[in-house]
Amino acid sequence: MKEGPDIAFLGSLIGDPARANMLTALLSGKALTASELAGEAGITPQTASAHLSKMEAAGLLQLRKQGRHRYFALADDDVGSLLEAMMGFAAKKGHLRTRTGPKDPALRYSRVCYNHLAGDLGVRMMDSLLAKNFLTPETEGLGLTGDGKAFFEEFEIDFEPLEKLRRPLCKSCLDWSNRRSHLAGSLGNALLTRFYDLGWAKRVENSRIVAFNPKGEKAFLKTFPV
Amino acid sequence: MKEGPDIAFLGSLIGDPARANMLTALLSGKALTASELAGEAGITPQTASAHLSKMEAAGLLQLRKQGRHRYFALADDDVGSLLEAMMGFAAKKGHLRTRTGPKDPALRYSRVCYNHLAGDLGVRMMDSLLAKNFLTPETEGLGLTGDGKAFFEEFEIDFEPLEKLRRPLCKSCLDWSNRRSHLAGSLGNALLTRFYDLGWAKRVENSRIVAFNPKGEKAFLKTFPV
DNA sequence: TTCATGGTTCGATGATAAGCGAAGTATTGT
DNA sequence: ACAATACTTCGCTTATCATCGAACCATGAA
Repeated sequence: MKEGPDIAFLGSLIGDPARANMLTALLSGKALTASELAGEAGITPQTASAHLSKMEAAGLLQLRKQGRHRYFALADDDVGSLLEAMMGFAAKKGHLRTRTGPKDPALRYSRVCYNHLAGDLGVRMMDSLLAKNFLTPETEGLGLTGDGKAFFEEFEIDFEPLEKLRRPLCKSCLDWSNRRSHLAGSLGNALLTRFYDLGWAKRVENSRIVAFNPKGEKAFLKTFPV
Repeated sequence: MKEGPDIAFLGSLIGDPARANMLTALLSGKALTASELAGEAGITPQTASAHLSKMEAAGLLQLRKQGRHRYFALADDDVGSLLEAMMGFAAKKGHLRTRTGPKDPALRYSRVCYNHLAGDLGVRMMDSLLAKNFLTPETEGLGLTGDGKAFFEEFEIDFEPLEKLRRPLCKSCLDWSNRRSHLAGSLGNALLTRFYDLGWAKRVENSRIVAFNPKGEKAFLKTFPV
């Protein structure tokens, strides 16, 4: 209770890439589970757990236990404002990052975020779906259009089981690797498993990387043009 | 030019104790030389140099070369505001620091800051001088009272050479180890050398630590009571 | 010129902490 | 009861980066 400047502590807390990714993901205002945040940051749950408890102890995060889930959210508006301020400042100065984010650059290209596709490909898919008007931004989350439903049925997504779930069908999720949104929710989940089933891609063992094979990648790019 | 969240970079920049100390020292608005900042942070000039160039490259600091000195100041008001915001936030949350500041805990007790006494003892001296009305806070810096002048002459400080110098006589200097001010300026300098001459203390080789011997410390505490 | 001072660059060392695997604790579902 | 899921704790490895010593450059003083 006696010591150097506390802004150093605060800065170092935000200064870690993994933590910063989680924080920016939480800037949406939603509460996310520990595993979701781990996915968002591209790290394993254990590591995420350590980060999260640190941030909670520091008063940056607020924890709500619910069943076997632990939902984390920004502690209060002050945290959000501070993060916004820092982002604004960084943007103004046009900081070119040098430090490497989490591990693998392949993670930036395509990875799982919890249970759906994230990374460059995830963002591309989202952009494509929005551009073709298959999805529309709505007040709370995302909406599925008629054309969209047709498109996904053509793609052999089975909507029946999805609609029974309590989880929202479409949800947008901020991507740490390029600060844009990709598709989450049960639809995002279903699409990813469909990619697996089609043999386009598969999970790399012990990693969040989603490895597309050459023809899978080609097909993907054709299916979701920019 | 493609990467993770820039707030991580910014945070890590501010997150280092040494850099944070320099930044808070610069919050006074004054421009300080590289060596002064090194003293302020309790690190060697080489290390400070590395930190300073990093911060300048990141757009946090502004550099003005003048003769063989390099004066650093906060780049603009935005930097100041951001630091203020972070300090306010940290204060509100009452962060208790865990990370150790620069090296040695003895540094926190008494060390040289450029050419004058800093650390707990430096702050104590300043407090004492203010309480006894030997120094007074003025609009720009510190003022020496009549009583003060008498006191220092009693203490055998020779004012003649000091008044010829271009450097200000009294100057307050923010102390990183406890966020309070100590006495800088040529008077601060003169006092420190007087302590050496009196045999109260001496510099530890290759360190910024000012080691008081037992009787020197006792005399010091008596001379500058709280 | 020579010396001193303010700063920087380089190389090596060391401490801190991020990350993961493996094993453990809860809680929910069947 | 059993199994599966969500998350944590522990121990270890690895990388990063702050720090310092030593040597080097530049400016100013004698």
